[in-house]
Amino acid sequence: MRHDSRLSGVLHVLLHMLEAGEPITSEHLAEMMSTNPVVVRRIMAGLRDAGFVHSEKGHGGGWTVTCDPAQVTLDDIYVALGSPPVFALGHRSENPACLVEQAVNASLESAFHDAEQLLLKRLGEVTLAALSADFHQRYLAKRGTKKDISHAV
Amino acid sequence: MRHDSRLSGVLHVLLHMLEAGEPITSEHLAEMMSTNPVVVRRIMAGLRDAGFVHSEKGHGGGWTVTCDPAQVTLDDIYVALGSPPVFALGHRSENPACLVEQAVNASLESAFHDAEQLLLKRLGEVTLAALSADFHQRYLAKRGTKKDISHAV
DNA sequence: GTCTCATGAAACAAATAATGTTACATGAGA
DNA sequence: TCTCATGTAACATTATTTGTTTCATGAGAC
Repeated sequence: MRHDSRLSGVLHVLLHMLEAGEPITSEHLAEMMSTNPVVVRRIMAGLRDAGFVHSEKGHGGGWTVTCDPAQVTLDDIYVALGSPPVFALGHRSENPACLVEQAVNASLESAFHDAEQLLLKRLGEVTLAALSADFHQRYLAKRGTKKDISHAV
Repeated sequence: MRHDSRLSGVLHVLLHMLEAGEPITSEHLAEMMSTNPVVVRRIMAGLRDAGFVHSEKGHGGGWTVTCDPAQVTLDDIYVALGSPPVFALGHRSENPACLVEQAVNASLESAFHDAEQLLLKRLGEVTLAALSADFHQRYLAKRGTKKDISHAV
């Protein structure tokens, strides 16, 4: 696989859950993400442990959002996923004896650190509510021109 | 493999090449990077095409730096490598029909774009000469306390 | 001229990580 | 008690980076 798409996927279904207002099963969420229910449970496990969502077994069970969308940011979701590595680029050797490589690593480290800080800062500025609002704006813009949004929200 | 470490590796050997002042063979460079000569040639191919280094066949052949280290930045090297993907995180679907996912992608895209811009800007601020200077500083700091740097520069 | 050293490049193998899949246990409600 | 749905472990698949083998080519030494 190319890259980690869990953050993208989980945000997608989180917004759908907010729209639904009732529990959605892993199977239904999996359809939205074009994947497997087990993958959904695996991804959602972190959010459940963080208290952002709740899962219920049995009839009428499934997943519901249990946090205030206006208080939870994309960074919070990222952390709930276990703060996966951001970069596809890295050092060849973590603790090199060679001073040349130490200098190279230090310089790269600094640049990558700053970029990561900015990324997380940006993610921390966007709440789930803001994302949802953006979606509603897109929805209104399309209303009338296209029939509906996908997944039958 | 964990991540793309070509940038880290190639910067490492570039600095060694600057120190050496004479052609270094792929085999020797491979030793420094703890890898295979073929891997070295593969990585260096981009830099050669960009005109940053030159390769010579036969006896006394090998690789030499043909650019002004004070004029070439880490970003230039990154581009010469083919501008490999920076992030390990990505979208689940590139062109989703779902408006929710479009909103999610747009928001993430924005954050990641800004972070990448910052990263490349930082890399563009560091020249090979600056990296080399940093190494020499480290070398002087260690001088006397340790016997020598690695790879017998 | 021939031999050796070195790069150039293609083809293939190994290692790694994300994702997909199967299987079974557990608990909630009809 | 039966069905639905999650929880989890184990294994398969796929993509990508890196490592390896192999052969061709050219430059210099002898």
